Amino acid sequence: MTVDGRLARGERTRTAVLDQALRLATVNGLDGLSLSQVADALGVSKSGLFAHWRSKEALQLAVVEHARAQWTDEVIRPALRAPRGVRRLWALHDRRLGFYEAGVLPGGCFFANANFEFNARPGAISDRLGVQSADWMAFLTRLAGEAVETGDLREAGSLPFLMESLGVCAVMQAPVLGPATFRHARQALLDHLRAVAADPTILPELT
Amino acid sequence: MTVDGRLARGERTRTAVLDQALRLATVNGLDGLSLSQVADALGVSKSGLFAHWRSKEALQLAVVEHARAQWTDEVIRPALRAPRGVRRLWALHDRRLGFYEAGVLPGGCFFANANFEFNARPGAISDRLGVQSADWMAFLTRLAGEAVETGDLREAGSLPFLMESLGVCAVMQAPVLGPATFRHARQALLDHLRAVAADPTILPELT
DNA sequence: AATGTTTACGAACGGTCGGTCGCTTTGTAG
DNA sequence: CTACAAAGCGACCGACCGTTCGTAAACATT
Repeated sequence: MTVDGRLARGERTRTAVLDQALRLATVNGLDGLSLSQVADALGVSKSGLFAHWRSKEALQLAVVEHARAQWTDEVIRPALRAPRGVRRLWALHDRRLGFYEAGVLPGGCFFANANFEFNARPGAISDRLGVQSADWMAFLTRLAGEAVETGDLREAGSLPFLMESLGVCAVMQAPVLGPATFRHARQALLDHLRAVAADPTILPELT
Repeated sequence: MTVDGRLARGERTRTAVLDQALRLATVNGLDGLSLSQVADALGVSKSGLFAHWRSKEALQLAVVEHARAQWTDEVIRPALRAPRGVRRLWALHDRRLGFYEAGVLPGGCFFANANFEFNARPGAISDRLGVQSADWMAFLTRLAGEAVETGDLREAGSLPFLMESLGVCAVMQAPVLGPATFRHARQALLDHLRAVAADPTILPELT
C-alpha cells in the first residue's frame, strides 16, 4: 500500500497545526486563537492554513474534535482498563486529575475553558461543545450505573455531577491555589465513594 | 451637603459603563471586551471612556472590582442573614445558584468565566482574580469552621471545596443541560450536608 | 464676569485581525 | 517528458482594535 506523498505531508502539517492550535486555545481561548500566532509558532504561512481549513471557524471546530480525541486517548481509554464499578469511577477521576497535573495542555482543560468561553454565545462551536458535554455526562452516568449493577454502589445519585464538579473546580483553582488543589479533589471524591460504596476497602489510600 | 454636578455626572456614567461592561464581559470574555462595543451600547463615545480609565486594562480591573461588589451585595450579604452554621452554608449555596438562575449576568458567573479565561495568562488581571479567588475560598472555609463551632458539623473536611465545585459546575452546564442542572447542584449539597450534619432536620426539603 | 476643571467628543494613528488571490514548489500519473 | 493536482507562500485588502490629541461644552470657584 503506497501513500500519496502530498496527502501524507498535508496530513502531517494538519495534525501539527491542530496540536499547536489546541495548546494555544487553552491559553488565549478558542476564540482568542489567532491564525497568525498558530502559523508563526509552526513556521508556516498564515495563508497556508486556508489550504486545510476554509475559515477560522472550520479550524476551531477541528480543534474541538482534536481535543476530544486527545481526551479519549489520554483519559477515557486508560481508565477503562480498571475493572467495572467503583474502581473504574475512581480510575477515571484519578486519571483526569493526572492529565491536568501533568500540564499536557498549558491552559489546563480545553473543554472547561471552551464551555465557559462559549456558554452565552450561540453558533456552530457552542452547539458542538454542547453535544460533547452531554456525551461526557452520559458517559459518567453510564459508569455510575455500572457500579450499581456490579453491586459496588447502592445508588448512583448525584455521583456523575459530583465527579464533574470536582474535576472542573480543581482545574480552575489549580493555577491559583497550587498542586494541593488536586489533593483536595481526590480526597473529596474518595470520601464520598467510601461513604456510599458497599465495600470501601477496594478503594486506594491517598499517598 | 451639595455635590459637584460634574463629579456626580462622572460617577453616574462610570457605574453605567461598569454595569454594561460587566454584562458584556460575561458574554465575550473580559479580554474579548471591546471598548467600541461598550461605548456603542451606552451611546457614548469610545474616547470618552479614557476620561475615566486610562487604558483598557484599567477598565478591566475596574470591572473585576465591580463584579466583586455585585457578588457581595446579591449573594454574600443576603446569605449572612441566615443563622450561623449549616443553615448559613446552605443559604449561601442556594442564593448563589439563585443568582445564576435569575440570569443577572447573561454569561452566568463573571468570576468562573474570568478564572478560566486567565488561568494561564500572567498579569495584573490574573493576579487580582487570584486574590479574589483565595478570599472567596477563605470565606467558605470560615463559614464551614463556624458550622463546626456551633456544633452543626463534626468536621469541615472538603466542604468548602465541594460547595465551590458544585456551584462552578452548575453554572458551566446550565446553558447546555438546562435548569435541571441547578436542581442537581442543590440536591448534591443537601445530600452531603444531611450526611454530615448533627441535626439534618434543620435543613429544608427541596420543593 | 473671568478662570480653571471635569466630562465628553470627533478625527486620526499604527497595528492586528480574518480572508483573498496569484504564484511557485512538490509530488503523482499517463 | 508532459499534464495535472495538492501544498504552501507572499502580497494585499477592508475591518476593527486600543490609544492619542485637540477641542468644546458643562459646571464650580473666585
